[in-house]
Amino acid sequence: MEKKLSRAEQKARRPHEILDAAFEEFVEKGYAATRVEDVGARLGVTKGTVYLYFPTKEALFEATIGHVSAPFEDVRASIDALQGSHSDRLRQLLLLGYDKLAGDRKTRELLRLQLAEGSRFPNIIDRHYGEFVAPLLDAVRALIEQGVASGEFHQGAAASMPEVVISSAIHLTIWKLIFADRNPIDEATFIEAHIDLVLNGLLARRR
Amino acid sequence: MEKKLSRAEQKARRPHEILDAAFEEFVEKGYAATRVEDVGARLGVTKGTVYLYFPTKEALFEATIGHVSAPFEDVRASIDALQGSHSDRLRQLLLLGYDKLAGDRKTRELLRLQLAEGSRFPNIIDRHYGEFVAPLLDAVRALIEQGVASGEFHQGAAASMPEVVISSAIHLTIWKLIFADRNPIDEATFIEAHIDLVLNGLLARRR
DNA sequence: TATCGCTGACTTACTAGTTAGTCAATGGAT
DNA sequence: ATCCATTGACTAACTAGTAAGTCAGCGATA
Repeated sequence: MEKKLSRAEQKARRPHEILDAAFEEFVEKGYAATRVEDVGARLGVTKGTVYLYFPTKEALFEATIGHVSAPFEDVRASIDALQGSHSDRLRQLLLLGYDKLAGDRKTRELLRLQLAEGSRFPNIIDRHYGEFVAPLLDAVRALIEQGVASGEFHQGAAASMPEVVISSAIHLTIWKLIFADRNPIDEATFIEAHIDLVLNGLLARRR
Repeated sequence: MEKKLSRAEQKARRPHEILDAAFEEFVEKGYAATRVEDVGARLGVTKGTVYLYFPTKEALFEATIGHVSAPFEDVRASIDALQGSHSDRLRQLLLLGYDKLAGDRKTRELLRLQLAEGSRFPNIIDRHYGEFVAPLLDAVRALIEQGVASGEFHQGAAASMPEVVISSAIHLTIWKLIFADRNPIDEATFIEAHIDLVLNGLLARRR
């Protein structure tokens, strides 16, 4: 039990603690229904303390979104490091996507907050698009174009629209957000089916 | 200008008018931030009038969700009426899905409300699953199974997971909800790419 | 004129944001 | 090592504003 934190240490931790608590509250109640006092209460601290670190509830919300969006910077590097045939790399890319998006509760709930509050906080949408969505789509597009150039992938409409290749990962994320544990899906089977569909399609192969 | 409505006619219309107005307000502001007074104001009527028809704000919200979910009953019939090869019918089914889900603003915004408020109104989720999601998935699954049985579709993991076949429609819907008109997608190309991917996959066909 | 859909002022309850005051940690002096 | 003046993170009680829900009365309709 390390109840012994110096003042400086405690002060340095506060903003992080507050943002973590705020994220949980905003996820659970939404922006409007969240009370700043309840955010503080999660830390055993009063509303006044929260207002020492964040000037308004809006600023707290935007900082909270930035706080959980931060750990995305490594995704781009992971994508460039993939090895193997284009099919292999695409498979790995999709698995990575499931891990970071559908598999990570914080990322999932971030998507919920974007949908729920995005129209009132447009800048969180724009930031997320520039920092996460656009680079990811560019990486998928580049990978598919390489596969087409090498002859491994066929030249079809799907090759120019990377969204349709990754969209099942979005679907699973939304499913988990809406149904939580009420209508669970077998995720391993789902992911396998997705990869099978992306690579092979539905039509029987002629020989 | 038909300002001449009898009292009985006006009274019969009121609940519908209120629900239409409430839907717009809830979509724009979310449940918590919506003011009952503003719902009334859309009709040029005061808060008191709204409370003559709905006992609480919560009841108004649940009735609003039920109001916009209502017109789904015909979807099932449309699916059963499809004609042609299994590929043709699947294509028509997907086009129908885009039309009813991504293409219809009310349905799209209903999805947003489910995501945003579902955790505080669980029954709207359960109703929607039973009345819309489950029947749709069953129809897609049945169609794919018939295609596999006939030899037109190959027997793969995707055949048992109808979600991965329709998920691009969900993706486009989410995209439109989040980015509205800031990052528009060419929808015709998107849908074409989706159908191409579902039928052919990415791998080049051997000859 | 009797009815009744509607009004709008009112009550009640709640919350964002403020600020004067508290007290425990700190660190220099002895 | 001990004392103690100072700091500053935090609190608690406050203001000001807002919104849900109520109801006595109004006035157009039939």
